[in-house]
Amino acid sequence: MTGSLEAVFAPVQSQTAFEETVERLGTAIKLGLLTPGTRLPAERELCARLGIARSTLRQALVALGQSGHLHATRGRGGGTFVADPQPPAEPPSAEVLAGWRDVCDSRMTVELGIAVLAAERARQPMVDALEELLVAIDDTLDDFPAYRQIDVRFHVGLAELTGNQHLVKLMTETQGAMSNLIHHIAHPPEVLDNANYQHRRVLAAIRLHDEATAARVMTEHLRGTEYVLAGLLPEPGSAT
Amino acid sequence: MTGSLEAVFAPVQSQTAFEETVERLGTAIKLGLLTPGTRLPAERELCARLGIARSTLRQALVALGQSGHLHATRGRGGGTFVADPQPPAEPPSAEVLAGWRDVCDSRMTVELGIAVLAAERARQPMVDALEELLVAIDDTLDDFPAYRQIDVRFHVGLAELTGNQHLVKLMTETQGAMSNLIHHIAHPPEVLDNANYQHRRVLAAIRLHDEATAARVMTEHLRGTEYVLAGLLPEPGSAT
DNA sequence: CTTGAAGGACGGATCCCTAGACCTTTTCCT
DNA sequence: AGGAAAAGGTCTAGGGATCCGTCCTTCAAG
Repeated sequence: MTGSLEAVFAPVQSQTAFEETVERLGTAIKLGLLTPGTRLPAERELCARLGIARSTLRQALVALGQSGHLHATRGRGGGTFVADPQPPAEPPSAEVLAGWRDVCDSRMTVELGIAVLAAERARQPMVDALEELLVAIDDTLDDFPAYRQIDVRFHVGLAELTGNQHLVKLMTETQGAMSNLIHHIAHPPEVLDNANYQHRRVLAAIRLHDEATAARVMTEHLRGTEYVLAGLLPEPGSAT
Repeated sequence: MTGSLEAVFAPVQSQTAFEETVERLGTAIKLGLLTPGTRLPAERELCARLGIARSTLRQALVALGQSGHLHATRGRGGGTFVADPQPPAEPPSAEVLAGWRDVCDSRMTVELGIAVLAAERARQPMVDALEELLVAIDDTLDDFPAYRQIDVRFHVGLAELTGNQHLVKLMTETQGAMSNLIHHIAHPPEVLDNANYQHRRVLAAIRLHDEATAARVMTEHLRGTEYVLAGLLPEPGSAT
């Protein structure tokens, strides 16, 4: 029972504003929430929205520029744009790999809760919009990056169905963490096809406000990913 | 669909190490995870564990001392202790009250996912330990602070069943947020008795690795709290 | 009565972040 | 053609949080 105190005395990790900004924008770009060619808000506006000083924002923008995710053009009508050929994703670090089970656990938690809340609150028009994504995704079964981008939009879309901004943010972070893991492993079209079949079943259950079925199918869906990862990634040995 | 970008450009809130330390220790004390009389690790050890400088830790300890949650004694054999008569909890601020639905959503997400994972992974000895908590709790139905303390231990205990430190931390934070809301409202013994009946059913399902039932009963349990809050707290008007 | 372990206090160095002014480039409008 | 406007790019001064090391004070165990 005293084990719970380990969490209380665990290290505090104070992320700086610079780090969090790079993380947020970088994740949004890598997930395809910000597509190539998109123009970011002007620096003076964006720093106000993010609640940070402009020089801090610029540090983040410069960092993302140097890594090839952004490029800026000067002068009136200029701005900061998401770079068109995005740089190739980096392979996951050893520490990310070591914690893959924790990431999956977090994902299970977030996705399951969101599926239930979405089933409770879903409204027709938004469900229809997600339905269209699932139709479009069938054309991408041979192109994993394209598939993954729509996949992310679907899952984030589920979070939006809850009407809770905090959950949208949580889902975005979770998908970012998952992308780090799954971007570099093989995804046969049959697997993606099956995954999308599960997407449809989840969405159908949500449309009917059938929380139990949504939860069950979502669990099944996530287990599929875990099964794939378990076969390809190392077991957590003597991890901390 | 562009709504998801609101989350991307939302303000970054960089919590300082000082603030997070006060939050963590203060929450653990208010939840009863650190009981009155408990001695904290020595400053020189604790700051190492938390990964912060001793002066930063001291700021936090001084703050918690001034608010009456801690007191320190000097000299050999001394230390920093959780104060014995804990200061009365402060009533929730207006902003906490305004966001109560979001807090409940987060709680739903965290508790539901943890219930499912716990059902998947639970081991007998730890389940038995939680069972004892539920027996003890029956003697506290007339004393809400005492009831709540065991209640928190039970829910955090569920998180420990998952074997995932990150989820334990999430649960602790969630319970802290809930306590701010429910500490000042009436809790008739019948309501607490019913809640504990649901505790038993959740734990029984977890013992049998029956994930679906655990999820269903947990949902029911959480809805009960929401129902009580919905009747007593203001509707979210034009909140941001 | 000595020693060791604990809290308490201070000062300098460093880094992050803020705030604001100003420069440079480019395009649009008159 | 020329000026205004809008964007990124640069610089500086300063505040605040944090870290690190050192020293002081207290007090019980041995």
